[in-house]
Amino acid sequence: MRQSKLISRKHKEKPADAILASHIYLLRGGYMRPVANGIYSLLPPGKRVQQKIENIIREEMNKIDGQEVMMPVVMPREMWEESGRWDSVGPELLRFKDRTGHDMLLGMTHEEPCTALARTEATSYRDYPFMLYQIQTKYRDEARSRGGLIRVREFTMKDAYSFHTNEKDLDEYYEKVAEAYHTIYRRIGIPEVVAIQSDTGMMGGKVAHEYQLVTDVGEDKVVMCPECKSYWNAEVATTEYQYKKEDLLPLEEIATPNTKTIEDLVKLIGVSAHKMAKMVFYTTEKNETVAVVIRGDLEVNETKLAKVLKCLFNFATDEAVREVGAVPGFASGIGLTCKVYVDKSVAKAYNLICGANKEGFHLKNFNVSRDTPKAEIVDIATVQEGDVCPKCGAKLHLTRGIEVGNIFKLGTKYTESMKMTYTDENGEDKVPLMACYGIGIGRSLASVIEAHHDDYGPIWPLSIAPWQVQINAMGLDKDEIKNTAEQLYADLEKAGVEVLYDDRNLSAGVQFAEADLTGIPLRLIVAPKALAQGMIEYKVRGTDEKGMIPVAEAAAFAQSWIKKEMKKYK
RNA sequence: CGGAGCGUAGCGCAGCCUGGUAGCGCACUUGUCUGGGGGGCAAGUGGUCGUGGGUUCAAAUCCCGCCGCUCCGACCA
Repeated sequence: MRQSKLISRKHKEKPADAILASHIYLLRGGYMRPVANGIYSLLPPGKRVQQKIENIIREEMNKIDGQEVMMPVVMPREMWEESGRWDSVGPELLRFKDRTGHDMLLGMTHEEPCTALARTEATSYRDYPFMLYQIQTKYRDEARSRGGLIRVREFTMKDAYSFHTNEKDLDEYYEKVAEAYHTIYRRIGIPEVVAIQSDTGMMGGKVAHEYQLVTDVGEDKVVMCPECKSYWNAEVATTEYQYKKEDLLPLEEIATPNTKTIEDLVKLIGVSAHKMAKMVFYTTEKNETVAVVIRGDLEVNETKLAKVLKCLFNFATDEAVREVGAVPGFASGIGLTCKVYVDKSVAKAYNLICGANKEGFHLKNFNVSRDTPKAEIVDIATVQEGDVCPKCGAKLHLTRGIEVGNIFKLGTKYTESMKMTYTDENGEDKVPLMACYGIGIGRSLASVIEAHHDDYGPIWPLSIAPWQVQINAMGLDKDEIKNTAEQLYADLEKAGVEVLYDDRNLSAGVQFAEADLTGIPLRLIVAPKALAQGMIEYKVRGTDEKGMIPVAEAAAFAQSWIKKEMKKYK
């Protein structure tokens, strides 16, 4: 490709609204342009990188017997009513009417059409197991897209669905996919990606893992154990609380006028927050009030709570709190008329301070086993920095991550609701088990930049770089420079090397700055000084590696360098 | 959906408070010099000032509505 003809304008200045490195360089480097909030067009360099990522994914999916299909972006309401998700998924599912007034939707994931497709095509146990996948546009009407390609509304995703006749087969295949995912992330140049245990969210199902690129700029909270290298999404992370045994002391009222918060209480009586029991009240969508008791220094994790309550909820109003017998600011779980949940952080603790359900008073020596014996013990606290690892007991560390992929064991959630069956060896109809596996392509692309860039631009791994070789020439109006550069370009093209040739007669500074933004791994420089000695310079992007090679050997050098470098990504 | 901010040329911004011929830098076009990290000189192109209404002799500027964008939060495979 001649750069003079490349439609991909580079910008010198940083876009005002971009914060993330990937967002900045994707715009500055001419990889993409915004079309609407969270919707982008890809320019040629961006499209080339995306296509390479897709091809690597394709290869790895095919290796584990995946069969590529294509399912529609637009689907009728009925298909999603079968699975129940027309009603259960919120406004992020974009619904609309076609010209006849029929309810339609834009696909945000494709369990429904895939199940519908598979149930008519695979009706015998002989067809099993099988996996179908596609690389297709998805649309999610995000409340808040942000960060360039990290969080968007329209995006390309590889989604795969496997079907099995028994649990063991599903488990084994799930592990195969997990392995393939590690291979994929290694091949696209982000071996840093880790598998973490995660919530199943709207997908339903039992087991789920997310693939996260651990980075400070990520939007997911990740809990990691530096000792045993375990990772959890904060939504499912747990810990063990240890307490020294104490004798249960009698409840004792203490006067605490105008002391409504834990913070105030700590100041007033000089006892630390983790010796207190804090109350949080919620109103569920069924309009029930529930009380939650948690240690004073901890936060309720609403994802965990949602799993306990199995419905939507919101903070309760003061009136609702009073109705169940509590006093806002001085509440405790004792003697309430509503359902009380006690976090395990409080359940095994001794002699805590809690509210007295009486204006201006708190109680000393609250003990769950004695004082709220009917309460349900649950795990709803957010894990904190330094909490102990439930696996090995080391101190947990909180960090952040970008979710670049995920895998779910769905079980029969979709096959059952959508009445998918196959005929087994005995002629009986059975419901198959299912799992699904996603990878966000654009997000992966952006993650590569987050993981690999410098102050000048992205540093693309050779496996997904928009081009493999960049040619820069200094002084193209001189015949010997131009002829050498043109010949080199022709030789590389002929050898099948992907080469971007900067054939514009620009100063070195401009060419190098733009080349850095394009981030091509190997740069060949045709310049007067070296050429006078019959040499061409080379430089490897993002490293100190550079040197000179004879003009006649330059093309062969590039080819062997590529061959050697590509081994890293096999 | 809550909080904050911003919409003026492709990008980055000034002008608005105090109404009176729409500006600057980058980019783009032409010429010329330069030539190893976004170079110099000269001459150009490009804007219904987000949008609708109102006030006024006169609105980018003042007032009201709407739309869009960004950041923080809520939400979220």
